[in-house]
Amino acid sequence: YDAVIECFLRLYKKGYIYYGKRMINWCPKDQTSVSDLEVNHTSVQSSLWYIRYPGADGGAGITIATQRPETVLADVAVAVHPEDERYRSAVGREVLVPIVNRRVPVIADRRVDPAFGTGALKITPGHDPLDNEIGADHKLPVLVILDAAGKMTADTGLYAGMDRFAAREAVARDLETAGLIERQEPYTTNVGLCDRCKTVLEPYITDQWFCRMDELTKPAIDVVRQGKVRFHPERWTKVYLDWMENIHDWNISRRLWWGHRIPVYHCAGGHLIAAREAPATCPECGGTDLRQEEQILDTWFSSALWPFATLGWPAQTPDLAYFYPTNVLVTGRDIIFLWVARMIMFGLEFMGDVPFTDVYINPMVQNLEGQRMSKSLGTGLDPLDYVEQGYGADALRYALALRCSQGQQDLRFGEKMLEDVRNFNNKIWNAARFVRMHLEGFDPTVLGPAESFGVIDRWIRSRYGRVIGEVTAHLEAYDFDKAARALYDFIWSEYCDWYLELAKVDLYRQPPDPTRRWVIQHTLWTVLEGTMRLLHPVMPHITEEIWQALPHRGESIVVAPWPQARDMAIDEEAEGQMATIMAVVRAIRSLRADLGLLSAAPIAPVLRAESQSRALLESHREYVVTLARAPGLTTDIDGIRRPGTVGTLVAGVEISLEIAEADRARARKRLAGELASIGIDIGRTDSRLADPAFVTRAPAEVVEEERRRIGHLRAREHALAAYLRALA
RNA sequence: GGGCGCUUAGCUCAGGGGUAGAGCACCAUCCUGACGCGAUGGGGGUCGCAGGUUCAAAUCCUGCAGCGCCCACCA
Repeated sequence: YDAVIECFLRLYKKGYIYYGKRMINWCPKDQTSVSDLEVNHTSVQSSLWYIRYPGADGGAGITIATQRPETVLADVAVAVHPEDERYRSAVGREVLVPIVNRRVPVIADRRVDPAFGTGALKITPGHDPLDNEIGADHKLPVLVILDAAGKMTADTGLYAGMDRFAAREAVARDLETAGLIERQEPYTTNVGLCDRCKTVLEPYITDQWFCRMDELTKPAIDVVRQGKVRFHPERWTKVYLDWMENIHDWNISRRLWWGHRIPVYHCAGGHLIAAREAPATCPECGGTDLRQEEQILDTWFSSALWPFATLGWPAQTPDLAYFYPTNVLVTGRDIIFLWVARMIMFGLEFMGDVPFTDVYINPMVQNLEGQRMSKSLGTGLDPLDYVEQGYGADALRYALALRCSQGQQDLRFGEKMLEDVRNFNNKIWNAARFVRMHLEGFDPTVLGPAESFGVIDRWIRSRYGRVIGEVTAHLEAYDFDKAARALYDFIWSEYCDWYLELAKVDLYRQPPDPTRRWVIQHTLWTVLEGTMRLLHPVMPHITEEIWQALPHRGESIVVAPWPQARDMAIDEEAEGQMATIMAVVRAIRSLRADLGLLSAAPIAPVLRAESQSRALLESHREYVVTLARAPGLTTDIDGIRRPGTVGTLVAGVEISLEIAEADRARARKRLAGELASIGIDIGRTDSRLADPAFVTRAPAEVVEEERRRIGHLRAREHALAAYLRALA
């Protein structure tokens, strides 16, 4: 409260706040003003009435077009464009306003669009913003025929007390009877609805408080132009600047019950005194008849102070000194003007500095049908419902992070997405359980046997190092979805699907190998512990829980240091070797599945590769055997391409498998299918290599890559064809 | 009337000049000592439409259409 009053008084003192009768958006139901930003424009079917205004002295009249016949009663002029030939002679003469038979002048004004309707506009300064301006410029009187509730005033005779819409019909009918309606045509128009109660708003003149925007916007525009405040995604910068550059003064008074009452006192002598406490007498006239302004401040006026008022302002607190300016504001696009812009203006005005340096605009959450969340539509989603349904706060947070890509302005959300994440949660939890189970006797602070990481360990460490870099970069770029996705893929598809399975080979080895065991433990722990720290911002609870159960340093994962990519070197060699191992495992699995062999069937694939790969596969035989479930695996090349075998070629490794007579048909089918797809591929890409333009104009490395690719395909085609012949 | 976003597999979405990806759903198999909220293998898309640029376009450019949003005092 102190902050709000202080802020108002300072602005008042600087002359930024002024008071007076102004035309504003008025809600006849709530009986308050509504700022331009809180008006919802919707188009409605209405009519356009063409009404004839007879010449005052019996001369030719003028026909105007209007959507609001009831306001005819408040007309004070008819306006035409100064260069409109049709009405040249009419300007300066007078016409009679129908029904009330008031003589009003025909004036000329450039703001009249000659192309609309008849080119003649009735001027009603009491009930239309444009008319109000034109009326003021032409020094025309302001007549008012509607009261605050939207009913016809007492001096409207027959119409007194009628609701504005009933009056519209009544007046139109009476004009019709009088023969003054030339025609009535259907018309689609825009009306403003009250954001709060959906009532059609009325342009209305009342006592209002305004805040001047000219001086406040200048610095607020500059800081954004200069990049001192940045929007993410960047395109919102333009939206912000466009609004700021075309801003109108801010109507800050409301006639509602709940809010900060404007700290200004009206003296019976007509003076205004802005003060924190009620003064005893008026400083100007000494009068003692003082009463405080009844109106309250727009809620966004106080919200604008949020970045510093919450830190203790106007007191100079340690929090204020330490935290202001803050760095990131995360919010929705719907309040860029209402809130963000005003925080920037007030921050600069009262603190002399920006309130934050970065504004992250998140997508708006919708339901799966693309409807906005809304209480009245029943499309609202209550986060707590999902939490209580057992998905957990982590799942909700992570699911939202996963889907808040920067390009999107909306985010469709459904329960399925929570299921996906819940499953991921479960996966992490169980992986952690597995690791903990095998961490018995492991102490990361005690040096183990000489660090002799194998290919599989070097591979996962290298991959982990890359993930640290990726996640860090994504978070810094506000790409929360990419960060979340990178972790999802790494944890599930690499750490769990591959490393954990490979680790089992060493952990369950008989007799045990203490060195390998230590290396595996160390690696499992290193990667899991670090991954939890990376995941923590988007999954705070489960990561803390797991982290606490692992050997660690420090009290809480919240304050644990962020993993550094430089601590985990990229190992291209191990990644390349692991790629070969993985390709071979996958190929064997695929062969077996396509041949319909049960996993219990003891298969004995034979591998052929050049010496380097062969040595790699031989030294990692156990891993391949276990993951591919191929106990009889050999590298005895005599078994290659023999009659009655099926095979394939991946990553330079040929895999051959002897099959039973009964499986030959399926084997032939598989080979034929693969050959067909290779044929399509070569056919398509061959033409590329055959195209001289491609070979000469495309970058050498692209051409080289293409040659390599075709080479591999040819080799594979050759091998597959040989197997197919052997099976014929 | 201006401005912005979106349009890619049944669904929700990534990708963003070198010949299409994920999750879910679907099909088949497994049931293995972290996890069936699981594992393995697979099927599925002329990347909204029409032009243009380029050796090469889902990707860049120009139009158009549909959906959505935001600004705006044409009665």
